[in-house]
Amino acid sequence: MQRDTKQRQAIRKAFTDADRPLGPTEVLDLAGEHVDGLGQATVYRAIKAFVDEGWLVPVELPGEPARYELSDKGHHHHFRCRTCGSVFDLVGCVKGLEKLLPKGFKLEDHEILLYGLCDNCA
Amino acid sequence: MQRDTKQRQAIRKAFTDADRPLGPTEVLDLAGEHVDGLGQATVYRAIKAFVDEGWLVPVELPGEPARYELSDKGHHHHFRCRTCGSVFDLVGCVKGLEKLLPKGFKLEDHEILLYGLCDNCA
DNA sequence: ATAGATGCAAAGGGTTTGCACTTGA
DNA sequence: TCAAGTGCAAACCCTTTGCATCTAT
Repeated sequence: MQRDTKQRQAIRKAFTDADRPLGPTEVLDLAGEHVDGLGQATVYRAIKAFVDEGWLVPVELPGEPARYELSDKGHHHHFRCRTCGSVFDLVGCVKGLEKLLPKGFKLEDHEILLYGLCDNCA
Repeated sequence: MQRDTKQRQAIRKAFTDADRPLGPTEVLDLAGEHVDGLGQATVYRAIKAFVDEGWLVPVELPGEPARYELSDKGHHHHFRCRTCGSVFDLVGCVKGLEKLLPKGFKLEDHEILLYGLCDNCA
């Protein structure tokens, strides 16, 4: 049974307000504005709980801490701007990934990451 | 000016002998068999030097430590077996990634990761 | 009342760095 | 010779955990 604490309310709000994946530190900053003395352990535990219950999904970019976003976005991939570092959601996917598989391999999932310049930075 | 120490010789050998991406710990184990008292700092510094000089490229899988492989393999992607955890090189690529881009975005690079079962584990 | 949640601080895992010592060019 | 490279340990960053306290139910 989950409890509805003011800490988790603030953490949930950070994610619903954001339109992009958030990392634990960003969540601590955002939610910390509304909850005095919010601890990082609380943020980590809340995120873990939200992922476990399926409300959040991890967005793991190579070489940096995991970020998280709402799971109701459906299948999509991400774009990371090399100038400003922001991560954007992409719509759509590509076909033909199976043709990359060696013989005997079974494909279960995939991840596509695009890098470049975003609208603003281009 | 780079020096040809026995430590770096052993570390280079670990990469040339391996036909897969290696992480720092694996390198420490492999090269450590030939160099007594090899320190992890040495491995990290050597890898960093090899990447800087372009001999190695990082292979960063979400959620785990970076691995490294020879840069002369050309453009390719990777497959990670969910059972045994091994990482395999894939040949080929896919087209049509540009169509995922929002308007105004500029595509510079991309990464594709496939997950599933390898030949042995399937 | 009481089990879940919190905050703090300590502990972990992986990576980097400071520093004195070693060694290749 | 003498700067690059090494080994050790301490420092760092991010994340997890132990534990006493707090609080929603």
